[in-house]
Amino acid sequence: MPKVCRACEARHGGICSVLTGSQLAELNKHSNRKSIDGGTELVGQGENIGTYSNIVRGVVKLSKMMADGRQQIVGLQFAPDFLGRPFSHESSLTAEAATNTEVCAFPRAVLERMIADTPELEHRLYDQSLKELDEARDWMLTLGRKTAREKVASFLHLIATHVDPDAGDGCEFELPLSRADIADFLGLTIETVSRQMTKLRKDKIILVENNRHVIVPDIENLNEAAGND
Amino acid sequence: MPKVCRACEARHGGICSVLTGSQLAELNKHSNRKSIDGGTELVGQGENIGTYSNIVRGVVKLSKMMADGRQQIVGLQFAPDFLGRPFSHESSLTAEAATNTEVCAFPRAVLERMIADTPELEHRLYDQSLKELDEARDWMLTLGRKTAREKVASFLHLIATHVDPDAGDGCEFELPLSRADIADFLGLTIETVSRQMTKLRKDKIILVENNRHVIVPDIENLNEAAGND
DNA sequence: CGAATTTTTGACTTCCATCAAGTGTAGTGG
DNA sequence: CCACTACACTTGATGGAAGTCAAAAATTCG
Repeated sequence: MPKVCRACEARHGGICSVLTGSQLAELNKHSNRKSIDGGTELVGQGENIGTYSNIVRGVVKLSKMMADGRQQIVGLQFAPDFLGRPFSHESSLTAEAATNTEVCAFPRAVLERMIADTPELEHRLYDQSLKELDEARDWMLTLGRKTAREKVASFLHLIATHVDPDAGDGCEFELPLSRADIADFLGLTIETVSRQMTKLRKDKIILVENNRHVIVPDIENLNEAAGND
Repeated sequence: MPKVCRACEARHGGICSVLTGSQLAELNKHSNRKSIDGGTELVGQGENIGTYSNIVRGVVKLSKMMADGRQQIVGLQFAPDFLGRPFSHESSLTAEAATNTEVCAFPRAVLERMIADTPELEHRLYDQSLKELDEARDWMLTLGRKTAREKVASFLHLIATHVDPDAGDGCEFELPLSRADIADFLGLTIETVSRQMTKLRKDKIILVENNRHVIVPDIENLNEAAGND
């Protein structure tokens, strides 16, 4: 097994976990680790897709933009997620690093060949896409039917559960997104996000330090504010 | 090949198109055709999933409901789509027939066994889930960032392109959803949907007869009203 | 036909967007 | 170290798009 893979997150929870040693070596021969600053675009909407990646560290936002500039974030991906849309050569969305990010990139052709003769790999990818579909549909409920307050609480709850999946009742984290990004994720404006954060703060549901650092004393209160039964 | 399969839509565009004759026969032995009236629930949110189905005729809506009754339709499925969430034994959403519908149902275990030793079948299912994911993300942009007018136009455009994929500039169809369902799909109220339909009618973008029958003289005008490019 | 349901229309309200200052919070260089 | 700028975020005042409540009109169905 290649030594870069040994401590790699994708080797554990990611798609590489289903590959054999020789497949890992083969993929590794063509793969390429990159560090990416927050704000950098990885793939543009409508662009040709030449490479797929695994997210090794950081958070990537997937977004769609309308002709007049209105924007919607349609998904967040965390390490060790696979990044790409197999079997489509043109991207229907933009992928941009939200935080400083590290990815492991490999050419499309190499992976697609490997998919073709490794059912377990395709199964693993299918599994991720089903997970993403569940998440997208959950978010559709949030976008379509929740109030601004519930939307902001839902976002904080999402981050809280992703950063620290097995926390007890309380938890604490850095927001990976700016207010502008949060607004684009929730279908709101920056101002509304800010106002609702302030209200949640006043209601003691969260504590905020330095704008980006959030403390949740009781995750169940946050879940309730998010409108989840 | 079983004779019910011969003229079946699922045998052509659906998942059955990748099965061999003997696999079709095997699946058919356990499968069960059903006619379902519009409005009937197929699977409930939180219910155990015992069967998967192919939609042979009609339209099925997938929806999520909050504890206080707020509802969001998160997807529409048309024949010959596959209906089900493989590898999860509990449904996170409700599936309900929108129109009178015909499905071909088979036990979960039979299909899962067949998936396990037929990579082509899993590939076909993966492909549908990628398509659904693309659609869900398109819809997130609609829900989060479009105006009521654009939402209603987007919905009409969606139905128009599904009912008659290769129409020229004009087309004509029956709406498979009531105003209440359209509202739940668009994250609006019934009244707002109705008002926007009236406005689109006054702007000559659509003609409506008997509430459900819609004529689109020029699909490009509708596409523009939907805010697409 | 008449009852029930769905859809439309109207009057009014509310929530969130918009516009506009104001308040931090880095980062730079004198 | 302190101006100075640049940027991100917050707060306030106002307006408008969509929601709510209520009733009328159209359509479906027994």
